[in-house]
Amino acid sequence: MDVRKVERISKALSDPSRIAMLQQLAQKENCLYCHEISDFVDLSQPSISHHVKQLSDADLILVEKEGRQVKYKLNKTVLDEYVAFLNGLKI
Amino acid sequence: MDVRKVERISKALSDPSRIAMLQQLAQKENCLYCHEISDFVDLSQPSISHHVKQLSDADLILVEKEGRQVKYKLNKTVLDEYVAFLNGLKI
DNA sequence: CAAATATATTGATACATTTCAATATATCAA
DNA sequence: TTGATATATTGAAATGTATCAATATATTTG
Repeated sequence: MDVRKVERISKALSDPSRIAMLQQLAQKENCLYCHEISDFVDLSQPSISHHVKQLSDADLILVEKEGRQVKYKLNKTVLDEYVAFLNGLKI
Repeated sequence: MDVRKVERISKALSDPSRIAMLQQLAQKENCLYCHEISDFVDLSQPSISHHVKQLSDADLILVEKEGRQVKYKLNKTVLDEYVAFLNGLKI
């Protein structure tokens, strides 16, 4: 994983709302719907959309459209690659 | 590890100069001197000092004074806790 | 103690990010 | 096809971060 990618992922992870989204994603067994986000994030709809975009631009989440709804899943592959990079800093 | 801490660590990791510092730290077998940073980061002395502070405020590096020099080491414990948090997002 | 060296802090400017209201798009349902 | 619902985009204001020149502090050396 190159530095640009690490930078983008780290930036995506550096916001409490976005961290909460990923935590809820884990809680909900890796299937979170967009409309559920306002239950635990107290922000306007455009702001939520903005945060989701940061996560998906960083490839931390996978986005699926289901009719007019949007569903998210964690991208475990990318998270693993990020973790591998971090572990690589340890010697 | 709480969300605030995750946020701060992620923010510290979201800059190319700071990532480079951690990579060099690994390259140099976990012992980097402050004055060595200007060899691979093309920024003014105050900017370098600012970036080092971000890393140490996030507890990602341990700071030791050696006379008038300052030496850095990776804080493996904190990095491991951060990685553990990230892995915890995977269910 | 004075000069030199290493790093930190301050203050100002430039740049990036967050936020929301307004608006746009896309899909479903009647 | 019209109205309703879900999400995205735009544009602007507020806030936060990065950068550097100038200056401060701390340590060593003469």
